Amino acid sequence: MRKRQNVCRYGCAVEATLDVIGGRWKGVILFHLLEGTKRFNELHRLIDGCTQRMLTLQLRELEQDGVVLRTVYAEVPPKVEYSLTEFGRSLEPILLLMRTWGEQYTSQLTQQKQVHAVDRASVNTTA
Amino acid sequence: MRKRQNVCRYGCAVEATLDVIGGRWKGVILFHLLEGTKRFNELHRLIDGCTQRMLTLQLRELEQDGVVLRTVYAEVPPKVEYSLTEFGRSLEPILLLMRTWGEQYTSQLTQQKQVHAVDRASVNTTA
DNA sequence: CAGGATCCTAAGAGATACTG
DNA sequence: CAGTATCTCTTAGGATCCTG
Repeated sequence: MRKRQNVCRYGCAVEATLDVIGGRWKGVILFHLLEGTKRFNELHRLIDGCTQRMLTLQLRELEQDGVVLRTVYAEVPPKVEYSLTEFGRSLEPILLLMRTWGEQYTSQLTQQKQVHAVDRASVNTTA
Repeated sequence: MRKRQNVCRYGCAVEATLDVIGGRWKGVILFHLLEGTKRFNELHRLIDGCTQRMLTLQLRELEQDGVVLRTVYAEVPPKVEYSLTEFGRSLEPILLLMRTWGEQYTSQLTQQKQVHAVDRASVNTTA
């Protein structure tokens, strides 16, 4: 997802939203934060495949965009908590809808795969 | 946005949805298609900044994902129409929510800009 | 624990020119 | 009209190692 540098001009507000939630890991991050406050390593463990670096970067962007709150506790060892801001929480309905839709989509994918498996056995599908 | 190659394993269904609508131009494309069927150049004119190549690529992906229908008329000059599939139309509530949220987000950005302008005149913000 | 600093590459994306 | 075909260039994102 390409960040539109000068955020002034979006062709459509949908792009603006995608700019915020469209990062490689942002969807999952936000989704986990819907449950409540999480620490850095907690998120790291929850989100499989995401490197520390990526997690940091994405969280920083979400913070900048005003949807995630980063709270640093002055302790040793360090403790940093991430939570949704009030504004971030307003993304909840969207995220929930996206999850529902995503489930339908993936289940449809599975069915298509089965159909195609049958297809390959009989006809030639356009590769 | 990175296309997850083996779509089998999503950490969360939200990712699946973002995979479909998270392309650089897909949000706008889908949004325009909500209005109704559009021809290729029609979309091209509507979506400022998107090259023909990009438009083609994104439309092809949307088609593959089953949300956009591509209808080719055997005429000269060529005529190709794009519309939402039934399944694509089920994205409508999400897209509408995203637009609304995006509007709030951008208006908030404008306000922040003003606040920061004031900030810079008085305090040092963490660059 | 929560990251920063580097290095690297594959994909994303733009520009331009050509065509059935 | 609705695309391909190249050729670049950028950058998101990954791997790895280091540290207050």
